[in-house]
Amino acid sequence: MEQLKRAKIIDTAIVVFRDKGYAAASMQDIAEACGMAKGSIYKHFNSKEDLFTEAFTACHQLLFAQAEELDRTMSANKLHSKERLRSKIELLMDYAIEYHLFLFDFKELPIKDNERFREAWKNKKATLLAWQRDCLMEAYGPSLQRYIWDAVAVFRGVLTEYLTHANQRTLSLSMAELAAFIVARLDAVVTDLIETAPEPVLVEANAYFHHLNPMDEQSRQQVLLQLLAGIQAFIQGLDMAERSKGELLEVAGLLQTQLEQESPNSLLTRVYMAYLDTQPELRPSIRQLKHML
Amino acid sequence: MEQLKRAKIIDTAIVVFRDKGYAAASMQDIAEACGMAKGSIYKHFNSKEDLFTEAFTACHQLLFAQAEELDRTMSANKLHSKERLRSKIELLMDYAIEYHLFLFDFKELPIKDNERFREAWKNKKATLLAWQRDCLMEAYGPSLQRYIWDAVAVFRGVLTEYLTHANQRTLSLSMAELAAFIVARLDAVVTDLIETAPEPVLVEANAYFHHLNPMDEQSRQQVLLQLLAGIQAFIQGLDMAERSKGELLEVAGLLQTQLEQESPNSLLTRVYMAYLDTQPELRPSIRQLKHML
DNA sequence: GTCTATATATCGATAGAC
DNA sequence: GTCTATCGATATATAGAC
Repeated sequence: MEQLKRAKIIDTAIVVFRDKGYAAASMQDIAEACGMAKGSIYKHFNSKEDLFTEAFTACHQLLFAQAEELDRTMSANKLHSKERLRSKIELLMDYAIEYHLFLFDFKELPIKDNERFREAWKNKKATLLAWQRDCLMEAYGPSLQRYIWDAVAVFRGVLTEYLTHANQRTLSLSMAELAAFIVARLDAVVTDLIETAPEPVLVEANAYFHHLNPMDEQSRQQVLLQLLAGIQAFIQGLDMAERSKGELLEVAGLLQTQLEQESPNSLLTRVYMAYLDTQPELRPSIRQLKHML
Repeated sequence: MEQLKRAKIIDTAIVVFRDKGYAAASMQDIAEACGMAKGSIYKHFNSKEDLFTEAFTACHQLLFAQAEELDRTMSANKLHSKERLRSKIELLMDYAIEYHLFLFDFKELPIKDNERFREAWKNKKATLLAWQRDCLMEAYGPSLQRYIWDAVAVFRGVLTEYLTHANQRTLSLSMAELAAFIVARLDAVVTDLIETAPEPVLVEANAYFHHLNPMDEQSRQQVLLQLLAGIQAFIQGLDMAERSKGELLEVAGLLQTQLEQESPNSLLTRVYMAYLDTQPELRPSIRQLKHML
């Protein structure tokens, strides 16, 4: 009985949060929608943040339950792999249209620093990524292995963009047709990736484990140094006086020695970057570096 | 002198909003960052919402100014069309990394219903879409005409997804390299679209009309009325008391007469929609209507 | 015009009666 | 467990001295 009431509050909260957003939805609103008093909600949930987190989790569990069921029915029917992919995309789209607040990334969310919520969020995002990875791997086979995370990225991006249009009801297509269109575009990208064989941009560690665990200090340092190495190579290729170029490389080298240390001197790091920043061609890369620090 | 102080406040506000988000950034924070008292800010801006709107606008003007300058320098250098595209994407990426709060779509924003802000937002989104359309048309030529909005959608989606990774500090590529990667993927999609010649999903009116293009005012109204007609048919099919149904239809009729006018009464339109919104089955459709207005 | 001090409102959370 | 009533904190916005 108590569990039933809990579930009812969560179901109501999902709808209210979905329609008004986190900040605009007050506990008063949710209580009224439940036909209860605000104080009663707090007997079941310790805080608004907890309630949102649980609503968020419950909403995702619904999606994955549906996905598993779809998988079972399709295994029975022995559909073509591309048709299976299309069906799964359609499922994801239907879900995303109904609960898009919970699916897309949060930006302006007051509780994005809440420990428990972040945990739930990362968990769900990792599960979603893994599911999408499996869908694509199943559809395209092991030849996609090397580019799987780039393919997932392209797929996710394209899907999200079209869903935005669908959400604005500016599309006259059904989700089934739209899913087929997206699969066809994805085919082109995957074929091209495998044929032209460029260097992948995303690798396992980048795309995936970041959502399970925050990047550890060591791999973070490694990414920083890789970027700096790119900047140094870029300086080498610049068309300018050898002397100025030498100075830039010298400062870049100093910056490198700082970043290689366990705890770099913050002031010196900023000083070196400020100097490199005076070279207009380097500004974007330096800003990127700053962003990572 | 007064204009200078105003500009200083806006510049400061851009940084504070960018770093803390809208809700978490208080007027106190902005005032302190300006070295002024909170009350003084209100001599220049009537509200926090106004200030945010102006900061948002100023930030985008910066982007478009840079884009125009890039266009001029590149016209002088006579670069290859693909290289021009790559440069523009790189510019957009650099900007997006620095001000991504202002570039990506807002979801959880307390002022997303603010009239003036929505106006500014639509305006800037329309300008951005037009710019991206022009970039792609210039790069791929008139053979892309039929698929231009689908190409823009794929481009935007892929760009956003990779920028998310870049924002999470998990990429060691420079933006220049990333831009080149995206252009290569876009090439594959565009080539495939033109070769296989499927039916386009997005057409001019879909992709563009609701982002404030005065030329499309008429077709915008038409789509609105189409949606309303669908809602009226939906009400007819509802399983409920005839009397309530009649009332809903009556209000829907009133809404229709408003929307048929050249400049509908904003308040009345909202009042009618608010009433229809009380009927749970109509909520999704009413949300669509609100989106389109 | 700029500051200090304050009014006003909202909302999350809690206490206590039943 | 549910309700009513209220606290406490925060933040927008304003009033009034200088």
